[in-house]
Amino acid sequence: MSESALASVFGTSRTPIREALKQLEIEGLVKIIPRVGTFVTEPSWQEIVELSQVSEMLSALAARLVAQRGDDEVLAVLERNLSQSREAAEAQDVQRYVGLVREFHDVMVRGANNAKLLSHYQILMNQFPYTRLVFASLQQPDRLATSVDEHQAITRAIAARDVDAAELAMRSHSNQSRRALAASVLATSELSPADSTLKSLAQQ
Amino acid sequence: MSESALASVFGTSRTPIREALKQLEIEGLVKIIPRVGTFVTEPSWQEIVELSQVSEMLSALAARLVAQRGDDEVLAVLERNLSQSREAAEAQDVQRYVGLVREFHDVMVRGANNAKLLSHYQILMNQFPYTRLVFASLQQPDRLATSVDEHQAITRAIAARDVDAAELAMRSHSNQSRRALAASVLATSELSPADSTLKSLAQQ
DNA sequence: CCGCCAGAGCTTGCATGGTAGAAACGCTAG
DNA sequence: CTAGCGTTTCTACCATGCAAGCTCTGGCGG
Repeated sequence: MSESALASVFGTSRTPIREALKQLEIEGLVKIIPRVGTFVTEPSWQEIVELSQVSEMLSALAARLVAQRGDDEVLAVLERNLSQSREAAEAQDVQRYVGLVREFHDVMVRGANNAKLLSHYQILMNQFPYTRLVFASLQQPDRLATSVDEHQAITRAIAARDVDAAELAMRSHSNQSRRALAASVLATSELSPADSTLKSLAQQ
Repeated sequence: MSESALASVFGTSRTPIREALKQLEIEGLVKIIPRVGTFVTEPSWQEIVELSQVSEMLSALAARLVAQRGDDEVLAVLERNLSQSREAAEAQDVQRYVGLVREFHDVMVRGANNAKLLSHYQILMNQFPYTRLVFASLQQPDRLATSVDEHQAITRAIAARDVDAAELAMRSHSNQSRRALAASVLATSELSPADSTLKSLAQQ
């Protein structure tokens, strides 16, 4: 879709559209090819591996900072989310669980009280289809239950103000999720071209 | 300086200038206030703390990935940089050492072979006056020598393909640097308003 | 002397027209 | 039927003019 077309749709001129697209390009969501057009980018598996590696570190930092701050309010929200997640898991309500997972990480990153961390994390998250990937990873047997357990471990470490344990728990959780995702994708192999980079997901 | 003035300087129209400024705003280098003007942002101590926390994690990931890949070429560059750094440190050539430190981290992040990590790291680094801060941290007695030792520890861990050791060494280095910086700033107290956030630099 | 208000001079935001370049289509020649 | 070339049509790019809003200053009234 061209700038002019988007301008018509939004009832504005091309200039604000251009600026918005430019921003989206910087965030890695679209790719602008000069004199040709603007296209939404489908992240390759290589990119998904890269994104998951970076987001693991940022999540870990978030967990560490939340534990360090020890804000009771944040902790309360996390524990409420945890019990809701447990309900959803027992009811096998994957749809709802995916939403709660997103909220869990969102609360964590916001609770870290670090604006730079938040913005970089959000840019990362916008780049890969989070919901779809989490949904895929939850196709693994028992993943729902173990995922809840991992969230609980993180929350416990935070409640205990144990920064190292919080970070480790979060990183363990990221790794388990990544492995579950890789297993699901390899199993269904929906559109996987026997990509060697895919195995990097399962590695480590 | 206004858009029109910049346009005159660069001999172009306001449009490309606007786009460039917009990008710089997203990267956090300038702040655009609608109908008022565009201003370069001086990072507060709060922001420097935040930036250092995030960059510590990204550097740690870089070190881990470099160790994991075990690219001999990258390792060779690091070792060359290390010996040059030792020379500069022995000669008390702070100016040259600062440049080598920058190169060391640059090679590390590029050697990680992770495009997302690289771009986020660069955006972070552009936001705080790296050279000035490193220079300040090196004012601490013996910091030059210990800094070299820390770089050596990182390089050794990478040479041994020990991912955990590489990450730990890098994080330790980041923390030591941060502490040295805090000590220097508190000592000179050039423009520090007895800021409580400054102490967060020294913490942990 | 102090406070307030109006207006001029800035600023960025937005709309629009013309331009250069890339791609796709169709025609023509082999 | 196919390959190559020219033309048309699409795209993003850039320049420019106009509009809206903020700031600062000068003058006026209390």
